[in-house]
Amino acid sequence: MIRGGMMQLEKLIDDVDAGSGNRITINHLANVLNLTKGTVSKALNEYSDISEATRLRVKRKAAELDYRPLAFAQAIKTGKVRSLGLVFQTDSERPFLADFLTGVSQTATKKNWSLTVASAVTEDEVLSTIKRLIDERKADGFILPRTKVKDARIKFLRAKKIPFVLFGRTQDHTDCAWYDICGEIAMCQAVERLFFLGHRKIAFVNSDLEYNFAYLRLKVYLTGLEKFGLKQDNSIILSGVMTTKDGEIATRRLLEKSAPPTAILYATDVAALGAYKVALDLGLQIGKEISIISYDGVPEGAYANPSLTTFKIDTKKAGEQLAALLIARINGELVDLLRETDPAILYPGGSDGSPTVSSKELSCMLEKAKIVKL
Amino acid sequence: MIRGGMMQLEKLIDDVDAGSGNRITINHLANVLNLTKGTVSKALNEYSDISEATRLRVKRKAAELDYRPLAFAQAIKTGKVRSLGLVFQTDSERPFLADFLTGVSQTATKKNWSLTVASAVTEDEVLSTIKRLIDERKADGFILPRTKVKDARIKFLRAKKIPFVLFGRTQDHTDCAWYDICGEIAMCQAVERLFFLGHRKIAFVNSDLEYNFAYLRLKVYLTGLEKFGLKQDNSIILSGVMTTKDGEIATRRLLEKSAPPTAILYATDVAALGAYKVALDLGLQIGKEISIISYDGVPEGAYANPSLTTFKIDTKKAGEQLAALLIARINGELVDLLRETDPAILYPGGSDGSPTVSSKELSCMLEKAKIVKL
DNA sequence: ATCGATAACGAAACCGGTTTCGGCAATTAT
DNA sequence: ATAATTGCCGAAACCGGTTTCGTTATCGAT
Repeated sequence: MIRGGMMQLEKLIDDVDAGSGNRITINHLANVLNLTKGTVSKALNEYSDISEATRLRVKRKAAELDYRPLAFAQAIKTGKVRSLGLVFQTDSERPFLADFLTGVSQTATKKNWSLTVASAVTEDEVLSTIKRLIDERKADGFILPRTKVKDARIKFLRAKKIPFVLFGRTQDHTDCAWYDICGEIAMCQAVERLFFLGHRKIAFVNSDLEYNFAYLRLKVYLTGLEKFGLKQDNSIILSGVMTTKDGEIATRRLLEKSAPPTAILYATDVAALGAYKVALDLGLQIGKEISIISYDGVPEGAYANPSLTTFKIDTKKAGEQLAALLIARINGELVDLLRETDPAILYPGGSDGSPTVSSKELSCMLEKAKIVKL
Repeated sequence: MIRGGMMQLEKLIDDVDAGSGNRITINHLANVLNLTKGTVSKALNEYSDISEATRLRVKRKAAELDYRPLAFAQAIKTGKVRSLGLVFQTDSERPFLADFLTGVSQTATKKNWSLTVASAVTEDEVLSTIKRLIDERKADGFILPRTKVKDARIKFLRAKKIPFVLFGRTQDHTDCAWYDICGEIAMCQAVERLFFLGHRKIAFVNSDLEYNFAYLRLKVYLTGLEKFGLKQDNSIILSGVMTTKDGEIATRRLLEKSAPPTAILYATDVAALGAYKVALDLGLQIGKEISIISYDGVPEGAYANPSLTTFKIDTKKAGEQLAALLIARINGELVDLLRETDPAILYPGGSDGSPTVSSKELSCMLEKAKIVKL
């Protein structure tokens, strides 16, 4: 009858004299108070068949002895472990994960919840990871970062009736709780800004269109063009750009055109940073011969040269809000009350300015640069 | 007898016909197999008083039905929740948290463990957060990132006899399991590289000396100096530099000296990135008039101009190793078998080169630049 | 004075596992 | 052939909570 795998290290003398044991349990509390543990539990959980007097007495004593119930012991009956789930996908760069996690975990901690994190490479893996966390009840609900226009995670969680909250909306967000940054407005502002700086040919380098934020940003970029009477030119609208390397390639492609844009709008900073390499290669001055504006506010942007003009989002706050929303959702709050947005705020840098050369001149410059290089 | 706080949404018809219920429990399994749940449990947990035949039969059926025990239900008896704890401090920049988490969580997932993450601002908060996670048994052990020379977390966890594993060694690491990157060797290589490029006055901008990695890097920087017959000059050794902003200030101070260094070694990329702003301000060409080398391999470094010469560490791998080590530690493996190191690998960039000006000339240049600015 | 309702608590079942202990049958030792 | 051991499994206690149900005392109404 020897136990196989693990070994039990401790289990010292701890329970010899009951009461001085390590953690204080609901039984200790009940003994001290001369009540049964059932009564104590009910008192702590606001049952209506406990007198106000006892409830108070119990709560006071619990606070005094610093009693905190074990979440997993509760879970065995309630099914809830007081833990938020977060599964992120590592297929692309995640510049502000740290801030985001800080936000989530701080709010969770504050409310005595915890945060279970996992990561997966593919979308299928994300789903199976979520499934595992549900099956093993490691989380009561999920924060879904980077929502897609049609999001498999949402479908999955809806079917399983597991609470979740979106970071970013989705196509059909009835019955969804969400927090979002209004990136759309920012994109329109960006077009406006470039227009008044004198740009008339403004390209757009977008992320993968399956992401909802990308979809929205494109939509509002087009709205912006229309608003200022600029005609839509599909040859200078690129999408699917997720990394800095991608951004580099996209930028190069735009500048190789016979009539290159004088300004480029990027859906993300990560993509925009690719432009710096290209500019360096081609001997182009960012902010003068070519203007760029992007979106996110990653720290690298501030240290680029010239610094990146970008719309910054407060990722930490996003994490805080999402945690609070999810906890409320799990506690049964209605989704209609669980929807929030915040704006993105413009941080002007040196990467945009009035065009010093026209599209034609730019094209000539680039042609010469190419020849010199040969 | 109305339940107070929460509301119980579901609890549908699910248990009407036992067996088709949602999750399959150990009882289902036992029924199907015509065994008691005790026997099933023992079979799955490698107890020696179960015949090989039954053990196999049980395991096969368990796999077939995709039975997975609830960690929290096990925990109520065993005290172990199969979860790794990670509490990080947000007082300074954390450029590679995402990679690190990916590593940790992937290994954890692979072994059917999960990862509980929390963050705290101050050191005291870190300790109290760890304490809370222990008290509530949200984690069975902890990964301690960024160890200090004398680390309060280690003292705390030692006293509580909670398993932990260090990312980076500490002064007294007897009875500690750890994973570390040999940053020391890299620092010596860096001095060597700069020496052979022709530098004779090499400054060192270090992180806060309370961190063990900083302590080690300083030590080996000094060893490097000695090895190449360079004398130690305490006026060009700065420490306590944790952010890019700090790095900027430190760099400025070094260059303002009457005999400025021609090369600066930074303990971290985050600090080194500060040098780019200073160089821009002072009209200095990095890689020519001033050389810099640093350590970490953050993505920003590759996109700086010129790109940063740095010793890169594989943060994701670090996470993987640490997770594996901690799980082994929790399972009772001896600490002596749980120690690993990996080297940091040099990624040459354009930020270092042979000095084009001497220390004296550099000083003159900077003096002129200052006057021009006035 | 009797009865029913209600307020407030105790007793015990329960959740899904783990672990102890006891007992039966088969094997081995005497 | 009998006793002692061993192998293997079932029965039941247990973990720390929650929840159901039953019980008692009190109170107001009749």
